[in-house]
Amino acid sequence: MSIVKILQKSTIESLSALYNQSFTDTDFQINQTKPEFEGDYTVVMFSLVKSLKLSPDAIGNQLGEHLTKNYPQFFTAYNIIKGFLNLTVADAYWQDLLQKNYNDICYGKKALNGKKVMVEYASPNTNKPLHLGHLRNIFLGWSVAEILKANGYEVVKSCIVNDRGIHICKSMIAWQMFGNGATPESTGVKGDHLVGEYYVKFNDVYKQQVEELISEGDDKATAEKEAPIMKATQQMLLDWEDGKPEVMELWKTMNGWVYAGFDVTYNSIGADFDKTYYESNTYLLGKDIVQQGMDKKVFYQKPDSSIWIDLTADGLDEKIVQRSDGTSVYITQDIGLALQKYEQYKIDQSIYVIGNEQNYHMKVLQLICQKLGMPNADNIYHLSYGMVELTSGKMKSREGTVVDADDIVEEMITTSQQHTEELGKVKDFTAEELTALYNTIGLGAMKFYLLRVDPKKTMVFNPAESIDFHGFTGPFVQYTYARIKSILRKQAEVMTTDNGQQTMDNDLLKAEKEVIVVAEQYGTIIEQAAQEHNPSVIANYVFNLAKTFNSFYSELSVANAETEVKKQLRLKISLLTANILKSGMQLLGIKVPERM
RNA sequence: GGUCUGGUAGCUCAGCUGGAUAGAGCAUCAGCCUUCUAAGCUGAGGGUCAUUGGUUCGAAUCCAAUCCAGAUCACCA
Repeated sequence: MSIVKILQKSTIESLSALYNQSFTDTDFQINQTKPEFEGDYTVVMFSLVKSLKLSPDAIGNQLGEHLTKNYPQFFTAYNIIKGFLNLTVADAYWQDLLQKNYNDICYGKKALNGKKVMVEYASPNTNKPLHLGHLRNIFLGWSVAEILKANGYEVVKSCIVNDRGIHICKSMIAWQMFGNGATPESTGVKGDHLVGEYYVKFNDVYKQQVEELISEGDDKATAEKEAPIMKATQQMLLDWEDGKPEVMELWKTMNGWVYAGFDVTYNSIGADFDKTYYESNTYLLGKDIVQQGMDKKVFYQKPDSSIWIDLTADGLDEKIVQRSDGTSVYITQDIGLALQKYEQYKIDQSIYVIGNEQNYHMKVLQLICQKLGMPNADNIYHLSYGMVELTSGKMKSREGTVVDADDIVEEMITTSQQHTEELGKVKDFTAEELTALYNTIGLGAMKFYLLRVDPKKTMVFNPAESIDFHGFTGPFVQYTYARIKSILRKQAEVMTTDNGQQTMDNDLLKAEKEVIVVAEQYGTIIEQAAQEHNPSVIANYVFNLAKTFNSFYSELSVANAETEVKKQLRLKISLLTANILKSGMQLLGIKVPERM
């Protein structure tokens, strides 16, 4: 149990004993004591003043007295300032915590809870390479999956690949017209980039043709519809739907190139999936659900035989679920897939990592699932994240203002190499070790940069800032870890692995205690991150812990501690910190180096 | 126009289930490497928490209105 929960519980017990009535944890608040005051945690009980008809100071005195008297193993002193009750937690408590956990690499994590969650993330299109926005998505999805695992959930990571439709045909048609048989092998271009080039080519040609038609007197709408390349693309989509062999062949070949390219990217950034769904397999799903919805009178048919659901009573609009020609639409596929996921994996919760431009869509999806009475429809969760903007404005793939995922990852790794070489601390590393280190630091910087911000907020990607390795960054945390490991290597022989009392020290110094206090919060932080589906909670915490440790490090010496007892104590503080930093960074998908 | 987000230091962001003098990082300035890795530490300056009103012992935080920015409201996906 965390110290905050202990304090909560003992406060409730004390209040009940003192005032002979029952209390709950909403009757008061517990905060960390501000640094300018004496104490570790503060009880705020202004809300009790009215019902108890006592002054805050009076309640504080009685409560403080009662707590220190009845729970001396936890609380040793108190003071009251302006009605706030500041309590000092016993040094023995902190030391006991340290003794029990300093060597536990699972510290803060929870046992399996028997619940299963699916996290769907990445969701790429097969007509262009991954960009910065995908990276935010992928890092978020991966991290949330890890955070849920740390909270005892079984997690299935899934990916839905958008591999069909008019936009896919665009790159296909452009390749057919202008490709001259180019392949990744013949050009040396990564498969997804090669296909992306033809997607851009399509848009160039299309734009040109539209302009020509307009100059010949067509209005814009007609021109956009009549442009030859667009008509060819539409024909190709029809051919694809008919299963025309040469179109299928081309489709499979080009998608194959893209998948090979994606695999390289996933591999380099450390993303993986337990299950991949392809939209070409799922786009016909949901048909029988439409029928069920009709039977249940959740859906209704219009005279042109298209099928709809009326969500106006829920503050939304009417939504089509089946076209008049009987084909299904996007949302229908999603309903079908949602059900399939549940049936295949018996999941308790389904998390979708999807950009916030689909908030409306996801709201509608969940609402329809609920109205259809689908199991666990209430446990559909849209992890909505904001767009990544550039300092120069928004990214637009058609205008070529996107930051390519492979490019930015490579740039970060190169930058980490430059920094490392300038510092010259690892000259004895082998070539393989160096490569691994540059990857660890470069990717660490990148992931930390994208994950340290609240997912739901639109964020600005500032290139100069993203490659900064100082301050609130991944490398800062990695560096702190490496520095601790350096101490531990040097002191390995003298560090005792006792669990006994000989390292007990009844007078913790401020800098020592501060590290333990922050370390103690790790379990609570992991819970909070899972509840909010928010990796930035972890990023902020890990930074805070590293910073607290760095102050400790610069103020006190471990190797040359005043006494042997102090030395052992500080070694344990260091090891505990290192374990938590490693564990927390792992929840963000970031590795930590033993040296850097 | 309806709905949903967001607006906190020059910049990027925490804090938002109401609590003490609103915090970090970057940038700027001033210090600290003959002692465990200076990718570090210590300090300084920098704020009308978009605006106005309300709720109350107390509001960056809750409520309302207004302003600004973004997203969305397809027989596209």
